[in-house]
Amino acid sequence: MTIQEPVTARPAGRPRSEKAERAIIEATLDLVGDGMGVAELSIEAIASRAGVGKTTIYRRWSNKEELVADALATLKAPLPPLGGESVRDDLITLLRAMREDKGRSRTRCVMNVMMSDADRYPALMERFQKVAIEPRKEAMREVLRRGIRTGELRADLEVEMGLAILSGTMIWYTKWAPPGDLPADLPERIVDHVLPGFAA
Amino acid sequence: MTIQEPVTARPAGRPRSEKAERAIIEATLDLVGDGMGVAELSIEAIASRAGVGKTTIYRRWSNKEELVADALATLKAPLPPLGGESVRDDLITLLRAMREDKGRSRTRCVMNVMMSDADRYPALMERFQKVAIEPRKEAMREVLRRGIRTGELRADLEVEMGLAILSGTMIWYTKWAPPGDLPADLPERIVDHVLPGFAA
Amino acid sequence: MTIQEPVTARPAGRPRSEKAERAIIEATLDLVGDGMGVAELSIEAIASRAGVGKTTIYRRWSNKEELVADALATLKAPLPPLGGESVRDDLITLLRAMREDKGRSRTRCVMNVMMSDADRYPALMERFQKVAIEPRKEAMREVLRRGIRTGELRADLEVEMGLAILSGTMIWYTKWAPPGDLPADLPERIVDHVLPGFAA
Amino acid sequence: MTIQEPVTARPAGRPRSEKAERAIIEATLDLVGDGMGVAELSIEAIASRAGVGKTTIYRRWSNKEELVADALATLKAPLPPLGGESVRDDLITLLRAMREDKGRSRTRCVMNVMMSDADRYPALMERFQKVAIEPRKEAMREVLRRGIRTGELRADLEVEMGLAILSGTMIWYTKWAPPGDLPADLPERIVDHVLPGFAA
DNA sequence: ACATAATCGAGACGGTACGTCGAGTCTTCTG
DNA sequence: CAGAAGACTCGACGTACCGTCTCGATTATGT
Repeated sequence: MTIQEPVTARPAGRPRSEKAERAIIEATLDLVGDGMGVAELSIEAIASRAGVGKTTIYRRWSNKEELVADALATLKAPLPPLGGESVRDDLITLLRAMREDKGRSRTRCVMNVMMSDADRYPALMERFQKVAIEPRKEAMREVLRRGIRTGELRADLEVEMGLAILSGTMIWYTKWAPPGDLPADLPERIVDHVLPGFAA
Repeated sequence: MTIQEPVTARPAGRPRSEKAERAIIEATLDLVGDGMGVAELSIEAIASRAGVGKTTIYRRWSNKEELVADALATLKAPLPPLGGESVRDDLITLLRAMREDKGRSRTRCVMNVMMSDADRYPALMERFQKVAIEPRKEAMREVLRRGIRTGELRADLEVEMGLAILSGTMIWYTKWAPPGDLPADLPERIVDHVLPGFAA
Repeated sequence: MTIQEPVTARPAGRPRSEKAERAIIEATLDLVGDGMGVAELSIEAIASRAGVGKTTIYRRWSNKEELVADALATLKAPLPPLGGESVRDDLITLLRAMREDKGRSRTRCVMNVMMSDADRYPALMERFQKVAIEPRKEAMREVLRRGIRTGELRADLEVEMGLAILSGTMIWYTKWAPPGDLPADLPERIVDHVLPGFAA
Repeated sequence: MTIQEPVTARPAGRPRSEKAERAIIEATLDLVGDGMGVAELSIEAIASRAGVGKTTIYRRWSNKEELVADALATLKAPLPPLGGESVRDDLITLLRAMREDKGRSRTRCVMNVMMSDADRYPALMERFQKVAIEPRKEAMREVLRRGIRTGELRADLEVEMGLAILSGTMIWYTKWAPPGDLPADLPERIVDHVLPGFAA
C-alpha cells in the first residue's frame, strides 16, 4: 500500500502570513480610496501604512499593477437588491447604485480607478472587469431581458445597446456634467428619457 | 513731440525663444500620443526630446499639469463638416468623429487624456474642456436644437440629456465594449436605437 | 544499588547535529580563506554554503563574531619543527612560517583575520590569540630563552622585546613592504640584522 | 588672430560644489574617527550627517573605498619636529608620534584604517600610503641616513631594514602587546634595544 | 509503541542600507 | 537677460541580508 501524495503539497518553510496580505490590501485600498491614482501610489507608503516590510509586498506581487488588481478584486460588487416590480424601478435602482458608490469611501476605489487608470493599465482592467464591472452589467442585462419577456420592452431591443445607453449616459453625467452638482433625480430622468424609445 | 510708448512694453533682455516653446509642446504631445499618461510623463524626458534645458520648461510652466493643459489646448478640435440634411446623418458624423480621433496619432492625445486623467487633474480638465470638449458638445447641441426646430425631434426633448445619451453611449462602447473591436457601423446603430425615443 | 547518573545529563530531545556544526565551520573558514573579512561575511552565505538553515547557526552562536572566533579556534597552529641547532636557524624557520601560511588556502585565514579585523572585534581576537598566536609567540620565546641559556644571546636580553622586534619586523614587511614582492631571503636578512644586537 | 582655447576648458553646467565635497569628507572622517571601519560605514549615514543627497556622493566617488581613500588623503601627516641632536632622540620622537596619534580623535582615523582595513581595500591603501605613511617613513629614513653620515650608525646599515625593525616593533606592541596597557617609555625601550645592533 | 521534546531545513517576517532614477530648484557660462 | 548644461536635495524604486519567527519533518529519550 502506498502513501497517497496530497494533491497540493504544502511548500517547505514558513507559510505566508494572511494577516500581512490583508493588511497590504487594506492599506492599498485606503490610499486609492483617498484619491491616489495607480501612478501616485508608492509601494513604500503602502508598506508603511500596512506595518509591513517592502519585501513582503514584492514577494507576492511583482509590480504595482498586480497589487492594485488584486486589491480591487477583493471589492465584491455589492449589488443593490432589485424589487422586480417594474423595469423602470429596477433600472433606476441600478443607475443610482453607480452613483452612491462615490459616497462610500471604500467602494469609491472602484470608480476612481475605473475612471482614471482604465486604459493605462490594461492587465489591471481585465481582472477588474471580471469581478467588479461585469456583475453590474449582467444585472442590468437581466432587467432588460426580463422587460422583453414581460412585454414592457419591445421584442427587438438589443440588450447590449440598451445597457450601453443607460450606463454610458449615467457615466457621462458623473464625469462631464456641465456645471454644479448632479441633480438628485438624475437616474429617474435618464430612464424616463431613454425608456420610451425601448418600449413596445 | 514724444516718442510713443508701445502698448505692451517689451521687457529688457533676450526674448523667450518661440522655437523652444514649440519644441517643448511638440515633445509633450508626442509622448502623450505614445500612450503616456500625465503621471508617467517626465519633465526630463520632455526636455531631452525637445533638446531643451529643464529650466526653459519651468520658466514657462510651473508644473506638469499646466504644461499638458497648454499642450493639449493647441490641439484645436477639427470639427467634421456637417451636411445639415438630416439630424440622423449629422449625429452619425459627430459620433464617428469621436472615434476617428483614436486613429490619428496626434489627436489621439485628446481621448487619452480625457479618458484617463480627467478627475485627477481637475485644473487641466477645466482648461481642456473649453477648447476641446465644449466645441464638440456645442456642435451636437446645435444639431439637436435644429432637429427640434425642424420638427424632426419632439419639442420637449431636453437637449442636454440627448447630448449625454448619445455621447455617453459612444464613449461607453469605446472604453468598455464587450469583446473584440468596435463594429464599423456603431454610430449608425447608436443613433438608430436612440433617435426613435427622441422623435416627435 | 542505584544507576549512576552520567556527569552531564543529556537533555531531552534531538541532539544537535555535529555534522551541521562542522559544515558551518568549514563554510566559514572557506569564505574567510577566500579573502572575506569578518564584516563582509554574510550569515546567509555561510548557511547556504553549509547546506544548513540560518536557525541552526543562530542556535549555536549569537553573532558573527563568536562564530568566526570558534571557527578560527579550530585551526590549530601547525608549528614548524625546529632543528634546535642554532638560534639563528630556528628564528629563520619561525619567521618563514609566518609567511608560508599565506600560501596555504586554509591557514591563510589566520593571517587574514589577524591583520584585518584585530581591533574591530576584540572579543574575537582574545580567543584567537590563545589558540593561534600565543603558541607561535611561545615557540619563539623558547628559542630566545634557549639562546640566552646557551650563551648565544646576551644574558640581559628582554625576551618579550626580542619577540616584538623579530615578529614586528616580519609583519611590517608582509604588510607595508615598499615595492614588489618580498625577497625570498627576507627571514634570513631580518635575523641577520637583528641578531648582532642581541648577541652576547 | 585666433582665440586661445583655455588649457582646461571648464565643462558646461553648474560646477560641483566644493562645500558639499568638504562636508562629505568631514562626515566620513567623523564617522571613521568614531571607530567605524570601512565596512560599517554607510553611505546613507555619511550623506545624512553631511546634509547632502546620496547622489552627490555617488556623482564623485563610485564606491566607498574611493571615498574613504580621498577622505583619508586629506589628512596630512603632521610630522613632529625633530631636534636633530642625536639619532636616538629623533627616533624616539618618531615612534612616540605613532602612538600619540591614537589619542587625537581626527588623526585616529589614520591608525584605525591602516590597522584594520589595510589589505581588504588595496586600492585605498595605495593612495593612503602616499600621503600618510610614506612621509613618516621618509622622515625616519632621513634620521637613519643622517646617523650613518655622522657615524652614529654603522656604514653598512640597510636603511629600509632599520625602518622596518623600528616601526614594526612599535606597531607590534600597539596591536599585540601581551597584557595591560603599553608602558610609557616604550619608544625609549625599543630604541635602546635596537640601536646597539645598528651602532658603528 | 508511543508520547515528549529539542533539532533540522526551509523560508517568510519587519527592517536597514544599497545604488539608481527622476523631480523640481539652483548655479554656472555662452549667445 | 534667456538659453543649455548640469549640479543640487529629496524621495521612491527594487534588491540583498540582517536577525527573528514559524512551519512540517526528523531523531532522540523516557515510559
